[in-house]
Amino acid sequence: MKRGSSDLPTSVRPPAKRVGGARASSPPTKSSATAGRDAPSTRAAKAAERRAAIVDAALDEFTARGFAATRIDDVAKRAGVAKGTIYLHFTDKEAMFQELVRTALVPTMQRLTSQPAPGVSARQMLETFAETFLRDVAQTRRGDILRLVMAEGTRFPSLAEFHYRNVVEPGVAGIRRILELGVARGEIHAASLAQFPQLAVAPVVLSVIWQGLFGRFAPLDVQAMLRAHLDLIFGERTAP
Amino acid sequence: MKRGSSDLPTSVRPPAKRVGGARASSPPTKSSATAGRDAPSTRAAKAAERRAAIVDAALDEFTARGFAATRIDDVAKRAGVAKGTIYLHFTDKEAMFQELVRTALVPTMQRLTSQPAPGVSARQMLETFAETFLRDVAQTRRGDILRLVMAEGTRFPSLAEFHYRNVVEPGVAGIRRILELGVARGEIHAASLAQFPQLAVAPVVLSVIWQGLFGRFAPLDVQAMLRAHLDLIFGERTAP
Amino acid sequence: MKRGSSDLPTSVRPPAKRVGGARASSPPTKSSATAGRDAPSTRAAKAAERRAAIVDAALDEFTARGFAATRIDDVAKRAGVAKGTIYLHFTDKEAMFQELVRTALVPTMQRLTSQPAPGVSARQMLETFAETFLRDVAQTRRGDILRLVMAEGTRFPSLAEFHYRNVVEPGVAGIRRILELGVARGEIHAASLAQFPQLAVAPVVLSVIWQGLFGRFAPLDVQAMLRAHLDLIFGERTAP
Amino acid sequence: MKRGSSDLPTSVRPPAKRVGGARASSPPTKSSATAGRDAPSTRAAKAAERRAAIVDAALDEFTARGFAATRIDDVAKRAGVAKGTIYLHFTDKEAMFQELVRTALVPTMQRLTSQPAPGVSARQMLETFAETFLRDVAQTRRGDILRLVMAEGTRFPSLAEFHYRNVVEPGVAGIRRILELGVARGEIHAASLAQFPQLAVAPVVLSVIWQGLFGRFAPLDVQAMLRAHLDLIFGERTAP
DNA sequence: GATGAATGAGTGTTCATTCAT
DNA sequence: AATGAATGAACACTCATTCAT
Repeated sequence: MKRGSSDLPTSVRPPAKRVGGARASSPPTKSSATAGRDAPSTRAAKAAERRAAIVDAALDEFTARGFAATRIDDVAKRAGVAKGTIYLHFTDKEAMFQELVRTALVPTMQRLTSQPAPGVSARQMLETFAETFLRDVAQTRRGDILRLVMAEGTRFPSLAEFHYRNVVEPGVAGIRRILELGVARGEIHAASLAQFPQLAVAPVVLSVIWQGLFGRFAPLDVQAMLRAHLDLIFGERTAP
Repeated sequence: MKRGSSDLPTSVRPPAKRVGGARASSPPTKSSATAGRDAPSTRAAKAAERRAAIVDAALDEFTARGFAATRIDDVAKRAGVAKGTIYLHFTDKEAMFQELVRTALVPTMQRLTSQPAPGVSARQMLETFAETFLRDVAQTRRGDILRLVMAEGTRFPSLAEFHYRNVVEPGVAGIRRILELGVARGEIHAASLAQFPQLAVAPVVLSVIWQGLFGRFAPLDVQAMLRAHLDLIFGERTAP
Repeated sequence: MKRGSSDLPTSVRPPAKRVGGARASSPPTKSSATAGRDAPSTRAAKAAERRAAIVDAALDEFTARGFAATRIDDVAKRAGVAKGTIYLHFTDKEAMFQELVRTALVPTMQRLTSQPAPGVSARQMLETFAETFLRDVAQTRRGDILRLVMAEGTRFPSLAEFHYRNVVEPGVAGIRRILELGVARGEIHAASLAQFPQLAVAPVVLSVIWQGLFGRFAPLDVQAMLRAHLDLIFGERTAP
Repeated sequence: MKRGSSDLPTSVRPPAKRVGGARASSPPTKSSATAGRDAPSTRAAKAAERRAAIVDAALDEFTARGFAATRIDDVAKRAGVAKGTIYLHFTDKEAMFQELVRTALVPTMQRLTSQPAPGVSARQMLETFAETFLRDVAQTRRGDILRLVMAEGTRFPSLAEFHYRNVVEPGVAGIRRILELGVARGEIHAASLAQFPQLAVAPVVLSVIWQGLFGRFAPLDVQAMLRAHLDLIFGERTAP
């Protein structure tokens, strides 16, 4: 439907229910024949599939309409399940919302910030960060989720805090490390930058909001802007 | 209730209706022409008061809960009027929401961007901008409104566009002028900055979001951060 | 606006308020000069005018929408008065409705049934009745009022009863007299007809309903039908 | 409650939905194919029951109060269901009203007019018609519905037209056929009667209105009146 | 487990009526 | 008397949640 209706590792949470292990990948060898022993495997797989479909549909609806305006009915329809089924997986609309949004960004953010980055320059590290962010977040449904957090965070303090602990804080810390490296290596002159790593991420935040609100009629060349931002931090690139 | 429940020039729109002539501000010295009684003046004043109360209450509720979760009933209660009274001033919950949010920021933004600023340095101009923003927006209810626009803008495209035309575009244009001045005067080395004035505002945007979402448990020293940002743009201040 | 927006003797009830006598007809001899002694006359006249306007507007609205769907606001607007003014003339929406509808038909019905009828034949009497009815009721707004009574009568028993006492009963009685005359004179053979004068009026009732409900797409030639009805009662006309 | 709260074949429309096969009437002898449980049958039956209850309650309320004054809440209460349940069956108060009233009379009218009537006299045919009408309409809730159509038809043009096409037109056509037969056979002398079959039905229409409005305090002996009417058309009965 | 019919509390909106001006 | 802003009870309709099948 939209950009990346399935670009997320939908299985936000493993099947969980019975039979923890069996993943949906293994083919149902003998299928459900007469309800033999591998039936549970199939059943679990189906459950996982269902859950994934719900998660996926819910994220679509929530990002499109916000928490309050999203109808469970629509989520169910989009997921191809009955309304009641949703309540087998989530206690509550709010619980669903929070759980989904909470977990939707964590894996990505981990990947984004855990750049081991061996001996590359700080500038390159930030460039990689920016590229990855653009590719994996800004241009996928994750950008919508980020916007959703910003939009609904005020109404769901625990969600905001979760997001802070798991997404923002690690991200800021990672950036800070890079900046300190840059300062130590003399790549960066403004020493105070390392005290406010937020300054390095601010353009990224702005771009997410901008595209969401104004992108339709006033698109922003985010890539160029981020490059200009790096130039500001590191000075203009001398030679390519 | 909160920070600045009445720090806005509530009279988002003048009484309008049949106001004979006498404005609510100036005392009805001789009242309106031959009409004799100053009743209309009083009545109009009361109407304006009521409208202001509604506007005020509505902004409080909307910023606190968002559009969908705000109950007209609560707005009425907070404004001290009956529910029906609200419908004498606004056709509809959505109309109320949009009208309020639309106009709430415009005057401020005009003041903020229309700095004539004669012969001061570009750095001082940006400093003034930052200070004014902190004082008049970030630390007042207007910050909440800004957040509200970001939060609900996606669901109200026309609102987003209005906001862009009347708040964002003029603001960006004003900043750009300052930046170009700075580049021309040699205050700013990164020439590409003038191409993306958004970079200069990004920390301000981030701070609004940050304080709204994480301020409770992870407050940000916005003033210090903005100073660091200016240092990044203009270079560290040599001597105070 | 519609057929006969003012074909009724709007002054359903005389001014009533102060100064019983002064009718709207007499010109305000010296006008309201300095609020002299004839001011009351003018005032009363104006009041009567206002009342008439309200009555007129109310009948239009009630016949067009029925009791429940008629808004006092609309009546006021149509009458060119303020909403509150209506409550100076009627205690209540229901009171207004009943009073209007009650009196709207009485004078007409009196004229319709009080045919002195000197020495004409019974057939001619009924013909006159039919013609008068067509001209003064069916083709004017009174037809709508008749329909209104039929439509809302169930919900306003006292209205129905008033209508019965003042419109139906006299009407039926009048018709019965004619029929008895016809039987006595040998014009009418079916003696039992005089026992059910309703049979003679039934086509008239039907035509009012028919035109109101189906007239748009299946108009009925009421005149021809009524002629056929007379033929049925009196036998075909031999020579014109 | 009143006369015939359940004298209508309430099931205005069959259960419809997913009814597997087994109809509510025939006992689920072997139930539907291999589905095993006859649950669907039971569920469908219950749904049909509920719908019937709603239809029944709604007709009662609508005929008692008219469209505008009927409260969904009351219909629900009377039907013994929750308010929301009504919206599972009808999209809208107006839709409910129209659908109910539309279909409530059709089957009866079909029975009433489709008298094949082999070799009986025209008079007997009309007598049968009158008797059937009295028994099945005038003295049941259907009379109320007829009145309802007359009362609200002006406000619901499509309803009026539906009623015309499905009730009035066929009825009039049927009567016309009888009248033509009567004229052809010499039973009826007034040839023009066949041109206005409405004349033959007018007393029936009148009686429905009369009883609804004035029946309480001025009951009408409809049977006797209709007999007199037939006498008028066919001439007095000579021998029983 | 899965379903979806049923529920009923909740909310936006209307409108008859009042009353200060 | 006339006005029309203000009131608040009333009501249609929605939708999260439950539970019998």
